[in-house]
Amino acid sequence: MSVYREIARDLSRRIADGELAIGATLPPEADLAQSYDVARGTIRSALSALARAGVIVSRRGTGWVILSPLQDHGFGQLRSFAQWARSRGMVPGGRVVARAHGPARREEAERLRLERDAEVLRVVRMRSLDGTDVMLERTTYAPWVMDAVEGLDAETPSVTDGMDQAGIFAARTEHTIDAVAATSEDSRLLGVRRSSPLLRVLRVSQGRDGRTIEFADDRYLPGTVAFQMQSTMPSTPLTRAMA
Amino acid sequence: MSVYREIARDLSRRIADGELAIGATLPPEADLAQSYDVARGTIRSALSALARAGVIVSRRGTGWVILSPLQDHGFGQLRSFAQWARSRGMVPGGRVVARAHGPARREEAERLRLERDAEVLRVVRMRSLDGTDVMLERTTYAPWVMDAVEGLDAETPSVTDGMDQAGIFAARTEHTIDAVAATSEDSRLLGVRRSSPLLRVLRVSQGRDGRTIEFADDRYLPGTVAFQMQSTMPSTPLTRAMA
DNA sequence: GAGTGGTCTAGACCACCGA
DNA sequence: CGGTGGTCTAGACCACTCC
Repeated sequence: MSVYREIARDLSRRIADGELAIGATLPPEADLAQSYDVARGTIRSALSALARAGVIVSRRGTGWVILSPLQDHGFGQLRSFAQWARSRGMVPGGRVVARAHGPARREEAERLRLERDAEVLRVVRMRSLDGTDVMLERTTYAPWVMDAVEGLDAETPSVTDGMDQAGIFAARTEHTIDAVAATSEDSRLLGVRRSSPLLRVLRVSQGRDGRTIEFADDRYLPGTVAFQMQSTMPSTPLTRAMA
Repeated sequence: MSVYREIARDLSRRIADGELAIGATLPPEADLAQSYDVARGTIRSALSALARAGVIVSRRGTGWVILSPLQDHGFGQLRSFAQWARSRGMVPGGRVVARAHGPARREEAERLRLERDAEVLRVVRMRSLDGTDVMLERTTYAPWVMDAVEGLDAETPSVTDGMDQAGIFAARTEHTIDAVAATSEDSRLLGVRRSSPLLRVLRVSQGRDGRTIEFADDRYLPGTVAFQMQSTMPSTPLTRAMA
């Protein structure tokens, strides 16, 4: 573990413990550097990490103000349904409802950045938390990951874990969130009335090499799941604090 | 403008122009430092800013991979309804539907971190884009900002701008997003059928000094508005889990 | 082994804030 | 004015990836 992360964690703990109160100001960077016996740049790396997490903000000329204790993983850290569920102490489940190959439709081709008519894999999964169905996931996979997906157990609780093992990681995911009325298929599978409200998340993931991995349409039952996130407004230094 | 920001902007432009292609690797940091004639730390500040924006990711031992051109403001930069609307070329509007004082209810007191029964101000506003009503906003303001809010024009398109002028800025905002069915009041004001789906965003904002400013329940008509955001997964320096 | 990013040091100067 | 964070330099060593 790097030094600046340990310092960030320590400061975070001291805030959570109440030793450093919300609304109070942290000691000056120079003092922190001295008390942790590191260079000021290392302190700034730690502070930047906390600022990015929304724990503190800085004011030039004044100091670092404590805003909140460290949140548990919000949407920004969202990696997969299963990991998110586990981080909240729930047991994720999943089963494949349908699976089929076919040529990419226009929207799929655009979002996956593929040629029109390229062969893609479509999978519909029902996802559950603690045994209760909460989300219907319709995913379209790019050709280069089809094999890895088809090798997965139909009931695997975590598709992402399985793909990790195949060396496929999402480095970046774009989310678009809105609300939709349940279609008749949605209502049948999720067990709600037609037209009842669902929270929809459209996802597009890219791997570390920039290639698109998948495009998904996730529909959540309301009341079971809510997304949390936070934005820290201006004044957070855009930079890491490398000195 | 600082040097690293100019470099970040320049790299961003070169990516948007296609000079640096998606999926390609940036020149090594040492080379960039030499070509921009700055220290490596300055280059890293620029790269970190781009990484935070989801434009690039790094792989130790390999290099910086280009993932996407710079997005225009997503949810992470979301500051206010009006600013968000304007950034998309739309004209924001707003009118006060109801306004009343009263003692804080339990949920309000908790979220605003106030004493129970503290006097708060509640305002219901209808927000519009290009003249069309799209969102119903129910806000509860903390006592210390009530005066500033009451001084605002009932039809001001941007509440945030008005509060800025009063010296009240949100340094951090927490968002919780889900889908709900329209209540009868919602349906009457928004002109939709009862129980039709609405996208709900619960917001809590804090000022630079850590005090809570407001707590809001925003309900959007679906189809008019969607939230976009992106998460950059692991390996972005300084993002990593600390707890 | 060579090349990459990740971390850290020890300085320096500047812009901004409040007394 | 003195103290704060914001930026920048010029080094150094390490961990990782790929050949």
